[in-house]
Amino acid sequence: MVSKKQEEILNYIDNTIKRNGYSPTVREICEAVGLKSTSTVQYHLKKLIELGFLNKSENISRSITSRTVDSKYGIPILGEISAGQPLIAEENYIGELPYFGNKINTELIALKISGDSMIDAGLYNDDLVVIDKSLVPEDGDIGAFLINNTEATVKYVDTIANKRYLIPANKNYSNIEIDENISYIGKVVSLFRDM
Amino acid sequence: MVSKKQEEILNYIDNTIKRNGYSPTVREICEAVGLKSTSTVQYHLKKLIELGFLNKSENISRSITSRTVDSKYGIPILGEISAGQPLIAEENYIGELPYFGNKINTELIALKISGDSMIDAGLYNDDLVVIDKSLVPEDGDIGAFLINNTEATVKYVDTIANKRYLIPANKNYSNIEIDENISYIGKVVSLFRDM
DNA sequence: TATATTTTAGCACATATGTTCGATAAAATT
DNA sequence: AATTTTATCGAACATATGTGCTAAAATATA
Repeated sequence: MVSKKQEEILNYIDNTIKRNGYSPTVREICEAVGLKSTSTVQYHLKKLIELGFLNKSENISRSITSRTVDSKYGIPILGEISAGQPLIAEENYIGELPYFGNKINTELIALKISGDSMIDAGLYNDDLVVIDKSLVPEDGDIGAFLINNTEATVKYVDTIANKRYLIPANKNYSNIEIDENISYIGKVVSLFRDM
Repeated sequence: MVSKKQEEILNYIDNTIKRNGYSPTVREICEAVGLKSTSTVQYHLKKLIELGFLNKSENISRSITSRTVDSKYGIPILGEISAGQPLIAEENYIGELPYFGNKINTELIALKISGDSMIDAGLYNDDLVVIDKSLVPEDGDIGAFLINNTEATVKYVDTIANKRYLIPANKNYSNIEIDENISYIGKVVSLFRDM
């Protein structure tokens, strides 16, 4: 799919963006990867863009952006989920968590953990969990759920005697059976704690 | 110090970088902030660079980078600490954690937690902890320490009966008295977990 | 071996873009 | 009021940079 040369180009672009903060020109790439014609670079760039690795604006210098580097597209951090409001409503937005990691094409949001119901899973009060909305929480996963379209909660999911439950990781709390008032938001994929 | 116009320019640059992934040209700034001469923009850019808000390479298009946006300076993730090697030696480097947060001018590194000695503090095996080397771990803090100049460990620090100890957050492990073989690396300031 | 497909080169063109210089205007200081 | 500092303009210049076109070489495929 991606040729040796294309990978080389990709790496050079990534490293340049990381080092300089802006992308190289076609000619710079040309020289860096040992090609003698700018049009050869254009050829490879076109391929890499088609494959989704790169992006670029036409006729604009140094406009290459790379998927594999800094997607500095932050993950919206949501606070209280208001009833009725769509999940990513302005009202809920309380900040932004820079995206790190290499999951592309996923819908990520971050929620702040409130309470200690998941403390035995290492999720503490005020921790930020990153939720991938494109993943359905399976049995054994930690997922984010919306109760009565109002309250967001993070819990384990599992099936016990043919019924599915939200299961806290703290003996002081009890399981909640999943019914029509509970919908999933997504799967918890990472955690960030500021100390 | 920074004039209204300069602030306007700064904002425009920041927003453009955030939105497009690359900085605007002098002419684009010119139009965006309602100026009619590119040299006026140059004039302001020079000021903003002197003040440390911006950076740019000469004669290179779209090379403006902004301090206030994406510090894409990653935090080096260190694996095993080799004896004798300086802490940030290439050998130890196993990756990079994008910097998020607003602490500037600090020396940050990330270490991977190995084992369960801090599990009751919510630090799990394979978690990444970010360490600020410019902060000395005080009593009650979680700090990173170097034992015999070889092995890195993360523990609570505290003083018990006039002696200082590294204290695990797990009853199965015992306290370690701090002696001359133990030096601190820094204070643990945040945690990242991939699930 | 003949035929496609992929990769590379060379060159020329148009324009995007940073830079410089001199002049003018506005605001702040003396 | 005179002088300095700050901000703006206009125009011209040099070159940095994206793009298009054609052909050749290398590689894969039938």
